Amino acid sequence: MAKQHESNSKKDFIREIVADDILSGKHETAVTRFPPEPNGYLHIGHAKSICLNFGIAQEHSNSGARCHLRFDDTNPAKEETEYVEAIKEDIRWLGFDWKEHLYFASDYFDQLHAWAVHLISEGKAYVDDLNAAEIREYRGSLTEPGKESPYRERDVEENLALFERMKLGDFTDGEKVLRAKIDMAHANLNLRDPVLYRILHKKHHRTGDLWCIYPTYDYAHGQSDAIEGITHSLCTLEFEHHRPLYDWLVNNLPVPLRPRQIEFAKLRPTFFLMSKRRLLEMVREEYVDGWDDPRMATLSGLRRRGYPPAAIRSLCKTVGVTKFNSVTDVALLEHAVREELNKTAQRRMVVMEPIKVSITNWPSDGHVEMMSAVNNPEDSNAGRREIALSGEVFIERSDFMEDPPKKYYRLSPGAEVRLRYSYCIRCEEVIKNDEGDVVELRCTYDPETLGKNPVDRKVRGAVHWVPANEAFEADVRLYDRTFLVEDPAAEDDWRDALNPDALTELTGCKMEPILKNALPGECFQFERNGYFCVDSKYSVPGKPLFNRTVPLRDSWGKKQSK
RNA sequence: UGCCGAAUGGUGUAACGGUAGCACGAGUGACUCUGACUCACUUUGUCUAGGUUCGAAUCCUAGUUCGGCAACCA
Repeated sequence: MAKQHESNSKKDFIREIVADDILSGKHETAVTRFPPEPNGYLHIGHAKSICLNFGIAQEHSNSGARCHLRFDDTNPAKEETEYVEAIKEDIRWLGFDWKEHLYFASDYFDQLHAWAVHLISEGKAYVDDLNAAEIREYRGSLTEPGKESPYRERDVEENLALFERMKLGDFTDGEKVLRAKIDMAHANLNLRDPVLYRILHKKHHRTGDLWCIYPTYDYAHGQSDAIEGITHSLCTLEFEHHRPLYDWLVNNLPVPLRPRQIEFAKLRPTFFLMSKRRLLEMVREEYVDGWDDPRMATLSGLRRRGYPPAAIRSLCKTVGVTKFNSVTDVALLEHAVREELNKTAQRRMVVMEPIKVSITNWPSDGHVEMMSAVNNPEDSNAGRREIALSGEVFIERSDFMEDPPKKYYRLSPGAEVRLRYSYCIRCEEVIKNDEGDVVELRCTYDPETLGKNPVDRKVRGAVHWVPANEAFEADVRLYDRTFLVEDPAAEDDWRDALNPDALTELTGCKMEPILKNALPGECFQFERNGYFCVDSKYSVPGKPLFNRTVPLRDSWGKKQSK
């Protein structure tokens, strides 16, 4: 109920149209579809469309709404089964389910062909002998009308025979096309006799060699929608001027219903490159380690990086659905990621760049005390774990400064700091090597400070640590933004905008022993550092590799860098 | 020189003729065994010009700016 109310109070213009259509009785329910072409991997931009289409279906589930997954596989030159499976996995990961409604445009080739014959019979389509260059020339320009093809007035019988021969394979690629007969002078170029079918002697990933003519997107899409009973066909803004053609086809064909196409603005996060072509270049030229590299904007890349699906859904919700061509600040995405991970990720202590601390007044060499640490302060069900403290620990090199600035709450000579979940220690002595590098800190601990603050003084800082003798060592990959500029697509060459520090590899980081058993895909907060996820590609049992998803906010670091 | 669409703080998004609100960001402070989280406060906005109206972000007119469009891609 509360959820229902919430969705009522904040509806975007598309959801309003859908709700109105159901309320008015125009449609009994809503049927939407997500129609990817299986020619590449899904990226974060697709997530918006997925959340919209599947989201609407969920919100109207009480009236039987559904969302289809339809592969728009009308161009065998570009499509592969590999992509079909990857796309399915990504949608499921995002948290959506098409149930039994999995379809392919190629399922409709027979019907689409029959309707093309219908159009020819009605004198609304014709076979054209012009080649691609000639068609372009005849089309005219944005400001000048086109001119009609000399083949435009062929009679129905001839067109029918020719189209049949196209189908039979009598012609080579590009020799002939089927075109709708609309208006070569139309202001909208899409209505200047658009191509409906082209000859492509190519093996299709599903229909094999059965066909050598394939419908174009414009011809196939609306009709596929109609066949499936789609009520609202949602697509991005660049298809706006295709809508008149969409409507023309659906109005001139005996389709079971006329879906309504509605366009919305794409998701465009800053610092991301989303074009399939560019993504492909990044992979092919080995700037990254495959489609699922954590630096990629693909859903599989974000997954490997540790972005929770709930965070991506949350981003889509805050971004909303409008016709305004907006740019989304990555900060919105990162906030959504941190918000989700803060609630769900267990805390662990990991020292990236260690410095040894010896506790000089620790009872004796063999003495060990178990420290109890909260797994997740935001989740009371997450429990606790124990960490063994003995006389030697590692702390972060950056948590010690010999000559600290004001308001430095960490360790420095003579200063006191708390070992998180443990005792307070005071730095008594700094040991350096011959080069003058600090190699060890000799500290004393205050036995009265376990679980309570000292009464006579204030210890402000708490630092993470790892027991020196049983630290687990593992590698960590620090990911940063992949590009240095907000809009890499606007660069002459995206390669120039790559962030050279997008990946920093650390080896032998000191970790709590319990991290040895971390499972691929598991997310953690390394305290005072960031959120990390166990890599699902290169981790092996007992030897996890950690990817940094996003750092924690750092107001101290920000202040220091000013 | 054409057609289509869109304009609300730095960013995203509400307000459906009646108090311009929310989130992010930024800043300040409080709290803190994570300089995290949380909390409080602050900052900044209706593209322009006319018009209709008691009243306009909202309706009308004109302009400006931005985006998209000339694959046998989707």
